[in-house]
Amino acid sequence: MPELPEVETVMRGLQARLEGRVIRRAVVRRPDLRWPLPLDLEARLTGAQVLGFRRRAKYILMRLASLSGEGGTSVLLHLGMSGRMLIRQRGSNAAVLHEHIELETDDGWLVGFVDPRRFGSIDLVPTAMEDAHRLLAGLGPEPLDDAFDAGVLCRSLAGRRTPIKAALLDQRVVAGLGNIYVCEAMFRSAIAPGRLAADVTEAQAARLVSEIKATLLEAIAAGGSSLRDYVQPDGELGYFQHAWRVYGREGERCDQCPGPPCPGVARVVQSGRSTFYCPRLQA
DNA sequence: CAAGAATCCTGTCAGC
DNA sequence: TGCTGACAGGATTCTT
Repeated sequence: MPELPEVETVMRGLQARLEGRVIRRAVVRRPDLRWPLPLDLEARLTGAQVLGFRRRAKYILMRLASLSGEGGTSVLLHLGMSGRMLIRQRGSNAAVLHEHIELETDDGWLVGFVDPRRFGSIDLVPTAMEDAHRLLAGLGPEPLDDAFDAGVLCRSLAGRRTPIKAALLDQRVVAGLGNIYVCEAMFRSAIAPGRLAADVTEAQAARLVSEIKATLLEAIAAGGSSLRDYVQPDGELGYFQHAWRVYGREGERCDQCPGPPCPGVARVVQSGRSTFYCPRLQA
């Protein structure tokens, strides 16, 4: 579920429910996520006012007001592979499996972090030093920023002997793409996933940049369209999965092949991850 | 140094 | 109906 568009959607949902609120209560049920939770997490959350949110790559940052006169603290959240936020009104108290953290707001809402595989993580960082956190410090450009353009991508790919697919998954090259959106953007750019990063031309890089941005924006729009449903316990986010053109479509015909019927979407494994692509269209 | 494999953990689904 | 193995939206750490 959680690549950049999903994280953006989750962040907006949290923003709508939490911004300006005070956390009345915080409960940690399991501290052993991807990394051990800060020992003082409950104490730091309890009584804190939520000032606002920001997303960086696939991380959500929740800024808390200072309690002490010192600088404020930010909560750094990553959803991992299976993490989601569950938002419901107080009173619907049925226990939720794998809900490792639960917050209660001063206006009676419960916000839970649910993550069966526990690849997610939560840490605290001084707000003034958010980007210096070890998990954020090495990240590449935000794909939706104007600063992410063909020149930047080209320079980043230069000399790399790894397939373009793997390079785009590398968060130091561009931050926030995951397996689905890399597959989709490469299909829309008609670039073969096995092509070496160093061999991607300036024109192809320009196409990639433009298709990455378009794909992400469309996905965010689709997630946003179902934002009100985001509180549902099934946790389903958005409708973009219905717009996947190659991901998860092995054997189906792609919608771009001209002339004779498409030979069918292929699946190969690259550095341990499935890649879906059209072998005729993508060169 | 760079590239690929192994790893963390649980759930689901296909096949027998 | 179990059981088994493959696989899953991530990213660090370990090997080559």
